Amino acid sequence: MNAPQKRSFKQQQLIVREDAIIDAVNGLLAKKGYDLMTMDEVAAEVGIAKASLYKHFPSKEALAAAAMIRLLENTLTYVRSLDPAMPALARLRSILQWALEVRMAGGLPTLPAENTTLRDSLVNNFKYVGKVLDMNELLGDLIEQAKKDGAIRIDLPTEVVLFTIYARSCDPSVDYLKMMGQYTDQQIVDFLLLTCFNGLGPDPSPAHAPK
Amino acid sequence: MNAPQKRSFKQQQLIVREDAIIDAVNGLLAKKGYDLMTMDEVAAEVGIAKASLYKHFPSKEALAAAAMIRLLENTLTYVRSLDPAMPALARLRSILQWALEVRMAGGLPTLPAENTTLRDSLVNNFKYVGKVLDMNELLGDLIEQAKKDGAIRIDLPTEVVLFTIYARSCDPSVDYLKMMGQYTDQQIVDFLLLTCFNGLGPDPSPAHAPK
DNA sequence: GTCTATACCATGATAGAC
DNA sequence: GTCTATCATGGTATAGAC
Repeated sequence: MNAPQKRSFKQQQLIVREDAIIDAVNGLLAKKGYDLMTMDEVAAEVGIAKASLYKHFPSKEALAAAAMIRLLENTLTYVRSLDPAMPALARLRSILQWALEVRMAGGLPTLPAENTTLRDSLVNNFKYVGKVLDMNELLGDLIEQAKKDGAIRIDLPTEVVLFTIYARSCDPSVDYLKMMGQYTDQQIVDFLLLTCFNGLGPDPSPAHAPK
Repeated sequence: MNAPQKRSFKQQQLIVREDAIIDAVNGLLAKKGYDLMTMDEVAAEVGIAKASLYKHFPSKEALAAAAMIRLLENTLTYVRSLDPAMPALARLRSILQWALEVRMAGGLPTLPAENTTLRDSLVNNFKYVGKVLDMNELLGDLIEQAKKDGAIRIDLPTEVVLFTIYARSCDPSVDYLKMMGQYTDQQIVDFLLLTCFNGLGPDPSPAHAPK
């Protein structure tokens, strides 16, 4: 049976397997971070031998890069799926909300801010860097549109707003609030959206007077 | 004691040496984080042999804990030094500003949000936990005072504000902005204070001064 | 491509001389 | 208390059988 179906089937098998590996990596990356994640754990989670991992991905760094790239692709897909008729600020809110919900569900590793090991390997990964640039452009356009709409402070440079939104998606206050166990995931997301876009200062437009 | 002067002098010598060690740890912790910091690096930075480190501190965890405790003590000292006549919100701003300036100068490790290894050892450290509780109480009182002053949103629980301020002190957007090299440290601090207390949204009252 | 077994190395921690 | 030299552990990566 040299039929093309079989070959395609095999490739599909491979993709499914590798997707399962990336799922495991994604969870471990979110739970422990890159340095504390070991290849033994990944192999155990997937249910295969450690050596088999290396048949799919040549190194731990490549494995983590694949997970980060898939995450970026998912995010790009979500960003592009948003209704262009929606105001820019509402779209930015939706994007951050989506990222936070994914993260609360255990699916989002904290971005490689200072994690030198992973960061250094990612900046040399053309595919990853390309996706990041795509994301920066999409969000940067949204931010500038929101500024024109008067929905975002004009005295903040676009890059500052962009990095702030990135930072909020992996804000540690979410972890602390979750550990307290006092609030639902949805409440925590709402708190973070509020502090991000409105700040800690008082609500300036009290339709009904607060006291 | 039999010879108080001599013993005291020796103890001073010891303290100076251990302070130098903690200086090195502080810098490395800020630069690389706990996991990537090695005892060899610490020893090299101080200029002593690795084995000598273990005469002063029994383990890597104890060493990091000592550095974190000293940092907390310095922060507590600063917080307590603030003029009680200053409005609560202004004091909170000053505290965050101080923390950010220390950090930009290379002296503040990112808080142990997800770094499980270090975190687990710190929560079992009575001295560290005690200082954290002291800090929580001091800042919590300030936050509640600021709420009464109408300077902080009343619909945000005090813990949310507290964790938000903690999170901002180690916000990764600072690192990203610093890497860009386009802004001075002071500008970056100002951006962060603005986004923290006023949010990304537009300045609501360009005409009249805020309270 | 999957397994078991292992090479190899980095690193935390210790031994023992001085 | 400082040093040099060493141990022990754990983790990435690979070899080789099937």
